[in-house]
Amino acid sequence: MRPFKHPPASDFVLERLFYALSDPVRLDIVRCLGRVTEATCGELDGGRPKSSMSHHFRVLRDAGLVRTQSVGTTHMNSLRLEDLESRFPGLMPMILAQPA
Amino acid sequence: MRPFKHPPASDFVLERLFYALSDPVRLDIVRCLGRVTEATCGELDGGRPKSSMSHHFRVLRDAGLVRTQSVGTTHMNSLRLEDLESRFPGLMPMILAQPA
DNA sequence: TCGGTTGTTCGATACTATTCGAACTATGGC
DNA sequence: GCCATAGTTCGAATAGTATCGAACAACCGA
Repeated sequence: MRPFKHPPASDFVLERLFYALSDPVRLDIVRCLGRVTEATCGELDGGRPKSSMSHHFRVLRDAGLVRTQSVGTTHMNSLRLEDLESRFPGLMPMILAQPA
Repeated sequence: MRPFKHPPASDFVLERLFYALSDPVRLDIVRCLGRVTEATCGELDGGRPKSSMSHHFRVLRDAGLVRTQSVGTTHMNSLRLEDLESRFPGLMPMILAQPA
């Protein structure tokens, strides 16, 4: 539960980003975070088991899409929009502009 | 070997695009096609077996990234840049702007 | 300190994808 | 027609991934 490791923007790999985004559950998390700016893991599970969500958040973190910080007993997640924009300009705006 | 089915742009699904792009071999094919505009399957295998390449081209076609046309005994491939830009503006320019 | 809440880790299972050889199909040239 | 070339399809082996329950860890409040 202690600090997660978030890769620096310089380590982002396009294939890994695409892989992380290729799962419907994870793409949904990203789109939600795009709307609400930040949210806990619990707020983003769609009734799914915690262990499943924990897995997906880890994939998103490892790819560099999401930053997670401990806040009390919860984990607050947000998109790493600035870092992502600096490495792959236009990617996140394109995704967040999509309707669904 | 006769005409392949290419999904209309309206059927493109973002997850499927990301999935297709999450494989290093396929992302490489896409980047090559971005440089040379069009190429046959044989010109893009990196010494890999034909059956493997055929698989990857099919994934790229099914996702809507690549169009394949029979030209003589060969299959000519090209990116569906206009269709992709109409559905997901900025995606392909971002990918093709990447160095590697 | 004892619960209660939040999320992680572990382990098992089921599914999906990648890879490649071998057999097959289609086309063009001789 | 026959052969060579370009790719596809099939089948099998391998590897990777998703999913979820159960056990665990961290934190807060009473």
